[in-house]
Amino acid sequence: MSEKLTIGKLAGATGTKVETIRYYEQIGLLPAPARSASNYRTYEGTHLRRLSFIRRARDLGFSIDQVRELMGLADHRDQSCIAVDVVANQHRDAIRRKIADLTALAGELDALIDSCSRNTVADCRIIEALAPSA
Amino acid sequence: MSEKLTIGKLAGATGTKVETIRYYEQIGLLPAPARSASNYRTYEGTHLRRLSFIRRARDLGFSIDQVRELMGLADHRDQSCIAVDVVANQHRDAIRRKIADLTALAGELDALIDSCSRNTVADCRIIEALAPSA
DNA sequence: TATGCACCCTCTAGTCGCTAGAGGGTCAAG
DNA sequence: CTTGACCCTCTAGCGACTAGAGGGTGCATA
Repeated sequence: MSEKLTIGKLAGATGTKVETIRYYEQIGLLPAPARSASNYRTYEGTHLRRLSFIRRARDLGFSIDQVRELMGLADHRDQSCIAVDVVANQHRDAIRRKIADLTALAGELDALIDSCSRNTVADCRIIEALAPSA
Repeated sequence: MSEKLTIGKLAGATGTKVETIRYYEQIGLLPAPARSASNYRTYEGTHLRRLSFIRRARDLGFSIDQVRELMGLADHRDQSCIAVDVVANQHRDAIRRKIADLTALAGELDALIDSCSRNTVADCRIIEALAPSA
């Protein structure tokens, strides 16, 4: 049905910027489409589906390399999806670790901010905490 | 006492890489030290204190620009430290927002991973969830 | 004294995932 | 036939480093 999209239409349909699409083509994430007589990129349904996949995975925080891996796995429909599960789990674990790190950080900052007497810089506990004990 | 550090000693003392110290000098975050006859950087106590401040602030997740701002504020010891408080608060809030974003993401990934039947890719819910509904 | 090795120097380019800009060409509506 | 929105390529920039090439220096040891 809806074949032959310009890069702008594809961008609109997937919530991606035009420049980003060209970038994905450049790094080999999205296959290069055919060109019109005037050298415009002409995308098909396959591109739309592939880019949607990419966007969704990126929105979930997967790296470009992970997206590449997931797409490679998705293309072998007869194989086990345990490898897919592994990638997703690794990513989820990395996010959980990052959350833990940031939570610890926020706690430290809370303590720092609470200790601020809001007087002069000379006796500011925040500056003091950042400076060495000397 | 312990004056005249080579870049390597300073790196060791602050837990910073040598290249990073040179980078901080290049971007004007750490003042350029004197040079020895053989063109080696020779650091003093002031550099050690300043770099320690930078490291601590960076470890707490402040951006280079924020570190620059904090150091500028710290240098005016007679002024109010409310500006310091503001920078710290902005940063803390940004971190809290990032934690919220990542938590939502981790939840989505949990749901995705739970739905995986661990069969073939063809009926893998993870791939399905990434692909468009078509 | 020679040699080796750890350290230092500068300069450049790479990382990640885009984003922005210059300097053009194309297409469709009014 | 002009205007404005779109398209093209190529290059450089972001943040915060990191890595490498290609060279010089300083000290200990054989």
